[in-house]
Amino acid sequence: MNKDFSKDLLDWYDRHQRTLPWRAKSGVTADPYHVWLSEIMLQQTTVATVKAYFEKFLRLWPSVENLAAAPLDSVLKEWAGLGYYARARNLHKCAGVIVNDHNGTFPETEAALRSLPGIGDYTAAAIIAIAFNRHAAVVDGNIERIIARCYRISTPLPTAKKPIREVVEGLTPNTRPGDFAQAMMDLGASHCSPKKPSCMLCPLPRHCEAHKTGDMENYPVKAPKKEKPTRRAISFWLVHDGHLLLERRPPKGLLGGMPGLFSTPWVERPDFPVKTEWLEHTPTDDYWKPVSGMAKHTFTHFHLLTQLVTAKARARHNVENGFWHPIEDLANIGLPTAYKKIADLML
DNA sequence: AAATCGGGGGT
DNA sequence: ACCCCAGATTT
Repeated sequence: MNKDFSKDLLDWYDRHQRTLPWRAKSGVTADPYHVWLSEIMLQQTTVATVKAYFEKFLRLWPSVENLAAAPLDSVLKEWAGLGYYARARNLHKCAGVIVNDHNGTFPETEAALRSLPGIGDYTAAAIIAIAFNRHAAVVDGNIERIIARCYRISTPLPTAKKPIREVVEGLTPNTRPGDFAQAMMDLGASHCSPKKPSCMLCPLPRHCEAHKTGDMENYPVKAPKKEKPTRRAISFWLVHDGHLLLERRPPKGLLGGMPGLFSTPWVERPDFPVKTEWLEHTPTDDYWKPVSGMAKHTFTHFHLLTQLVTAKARARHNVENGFWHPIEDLANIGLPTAYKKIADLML
């Protein structure tokens, strides 16, 4: 029965697999560096978004040695817009460990991979299966959904993660574990979609209990999510001689290590700070005036509403964690999207 | 176990 | 507006 599941899936995969920049052609051994880089980028990120970033990174840093030798700031700059910037910091750190402690080659056990920065349960299993073609239980969001449907698992996620993993462990074949994982993900990205799955095109209908009972859309069951509060802030657009004052954010936490505009603290409150409040947070003592409009951005766990005020500086003052940057080069600095939206109020 | 951590694309 | 996405790490 398990063999039928993987056989039906792999037969479908051999006919319908997608061509992706990081996917080795059939018969060709995958490059662990390519697999690792793509898996980090694909964490909580869609294939369509990752493609251009993956190709740019390989062009700039064709090997793990090149990536390890690059300054962290240039890695963050090229990562800008992809989100979850801890991934970029861990990517760079991991490259250093691979080069310095592992002679530039990737470990070939899940436990050793799992101990590297930025590599968790999913990514370790994916590298073992896809890059080394060895048996590993690969479980991502797609696979959770497929398994939850096939077995009508009523336990909500994330509690259901462990039982799902055990099912995948048993279904994964020893012959083509990497293709099995990628086939599952292709299936989840196509027919077995979260809403309105196309069961008539699915290769596994006879293995799927939810299809038989017709309640596919009820799976996977998920724990309720809490609502996002709204934070508000005033950002500062300070200019001197064609240069704009930016800050380098602290190396950890939200947008860690990324450039941004100075602003009042992002505080959960019903109204914007009034002038007497935000004046206390300006980076310099100048004549400020408001800019019309408001920037809206949604992070993982809160909404941010920002208004902008502007001033002409008397000089390029030294400001702690601040640096002056040519305004015409703003598009090339690697500004996170949240700040791009704020800057757009000015441009 | 719960919270933190981005941003885009589909519906 | 809400959901989801080839999740990991910290609290």
